[in-house]
Amino acid sequence: MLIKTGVLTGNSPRVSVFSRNKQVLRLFCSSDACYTAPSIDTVLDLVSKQHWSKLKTLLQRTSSNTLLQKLLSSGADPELILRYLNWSHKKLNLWHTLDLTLTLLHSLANAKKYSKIRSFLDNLVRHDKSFSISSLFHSLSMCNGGICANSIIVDMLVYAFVKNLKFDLAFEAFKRAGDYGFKLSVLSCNPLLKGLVTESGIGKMEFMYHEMIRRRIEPNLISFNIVVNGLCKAGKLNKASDIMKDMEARAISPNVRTYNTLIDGYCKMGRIGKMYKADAILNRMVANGIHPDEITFNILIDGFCKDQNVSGAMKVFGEMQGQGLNPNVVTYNSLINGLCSDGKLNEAIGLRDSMLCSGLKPNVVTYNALINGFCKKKMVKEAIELFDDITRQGIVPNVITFNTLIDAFCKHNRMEDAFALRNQMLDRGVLPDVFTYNCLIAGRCREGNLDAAKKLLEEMESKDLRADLVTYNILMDALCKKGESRKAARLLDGISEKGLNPSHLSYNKLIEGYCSEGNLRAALNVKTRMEKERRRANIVTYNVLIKGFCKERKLEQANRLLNELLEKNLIPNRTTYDIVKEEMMEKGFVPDIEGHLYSIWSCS
DNA sequence: TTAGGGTTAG
Repeated sequence: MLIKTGVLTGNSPRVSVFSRNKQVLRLFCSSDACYTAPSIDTVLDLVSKQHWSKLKTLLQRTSSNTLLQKLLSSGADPELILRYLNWSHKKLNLWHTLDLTLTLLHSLANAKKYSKIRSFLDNLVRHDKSFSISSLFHSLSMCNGGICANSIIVDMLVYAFVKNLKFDLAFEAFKRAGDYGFKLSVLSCNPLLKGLVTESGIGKMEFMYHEMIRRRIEPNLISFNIVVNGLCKAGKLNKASDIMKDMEARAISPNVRTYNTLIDGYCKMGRIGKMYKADAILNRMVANGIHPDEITFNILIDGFCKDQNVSGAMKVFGEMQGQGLNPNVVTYNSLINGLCSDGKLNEAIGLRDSMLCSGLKPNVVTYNALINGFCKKKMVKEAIELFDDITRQGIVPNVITFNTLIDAFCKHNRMEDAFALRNQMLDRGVLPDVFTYNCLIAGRCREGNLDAAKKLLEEMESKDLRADLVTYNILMDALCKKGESRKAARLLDGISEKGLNPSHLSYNKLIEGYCSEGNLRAALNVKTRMEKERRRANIVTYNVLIKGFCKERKLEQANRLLNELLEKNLIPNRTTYDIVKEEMMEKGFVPDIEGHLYSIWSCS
């Protein structure tokens, strides 16, 4: 077919394919002047009867492009021609030019044989490794197929890219389609929007949404729900609310999924009072006549649990049942995880038993939460027993099960056991991921064995696993603790070079490192740098710096930093209070923070 | 024919 030769790509193979075909033709003409090409009717008859071996013998001396050209101009059933094309590619490894292939696709579009185009393009995309969208679109626009047929083909091509997880190509095709005036539909745009949410930054999804509106590709309810979900997952809740206004303007009413998505967004926002906001959306939903479903309740229950309010979650659990809605495995898993995080392991196990009583089967997520609960309570022996128990029951441990236990071993200085478990997961066909390596790297760092940690970093990268922000923060922390803050600073530079955004934690660790080395100037420079890189110093940054200055007996400067954080409306926390008390006041220094003393003391 | 919920690391 076209792809393997590069005909579609417009690269150098284009020349080789054409010259090859010409050579083949010349050879036939000179060696056998008496050769008569088979009639189109004969070819079509053999194709329809699927007499492939006869056809193969008959076509031995025929140019595939010439034959396809004749078939197309004969007005034969395009489905039959497609059958020939698929066979010639698969069995004879014969290639055809881009223009001829597109002509066939046009015929199929005009005959409304859409499923045939879909599967052809799917096959094309699946096997292609060097696809040039611009050459394809150019040829398509030059063909006489009509804008409608072209749009259908391009729409299906975008869908084929998405289906084969080639999101970059799908996105490029979407953008180019606009340049050529091919009009896409929600059938391809919605899957691509969703792909962009999960695959890359939210920026591309936002661009695509606005571009859809500009190009008058009318988003439907599903498009809006995908966009709301993407924005919520990216923490852009205000923008998600704006989308609700866009829906209103287009007379599209949000449904239970829209509201659930938004409620979930607020639940996961991680701010004080988030559950009040989530509750406000719930009230708006009910006022608009949309009834909460099982998923709404699950979202709220999980929200309360993550807010460390398991009793609130239990109330919602009761209300859910009161409304005649049945809790499912997800409901119980959220509650069990909430109880485990709260250290209430017996209650969590009790809930697992209630699950069984009500006919629900706990799954690997349930047990991962329980195993994690044991690990966090330093009950590693019990965690392992549970692991063995569920394995015997036939529950297949996943990468999270292994990571949880590996982390527990690492934190208990049992590195041998951690690596043995890593080998066990490999034996069971569970591949270690970045989490696994981060746990192991952190374990090696805790031992003070930075060389072994770096070896693990190399090993993970050799397995195509990219180190993430957590990996770098672990390594920076280890270097700082070893008194090698300058090396940690170089690692911080490396984070940005790898296209990752250093977090507050990254900067704060380095500031802490410099402070513990007494290099206060370097620590302040890091603070200036983080502010330049639009990462506002937070309360931890100030606590670390104030403590650093206090340790070096530079109390006036520490006092200035204290005033600075208050001027920036940052709220002092318990640590701030302890530093002020122990490092300043108990040493006879009264901080000059008039007017703000109350907020400092109120933290106690 | 495409949209929403639960488990792990710094």
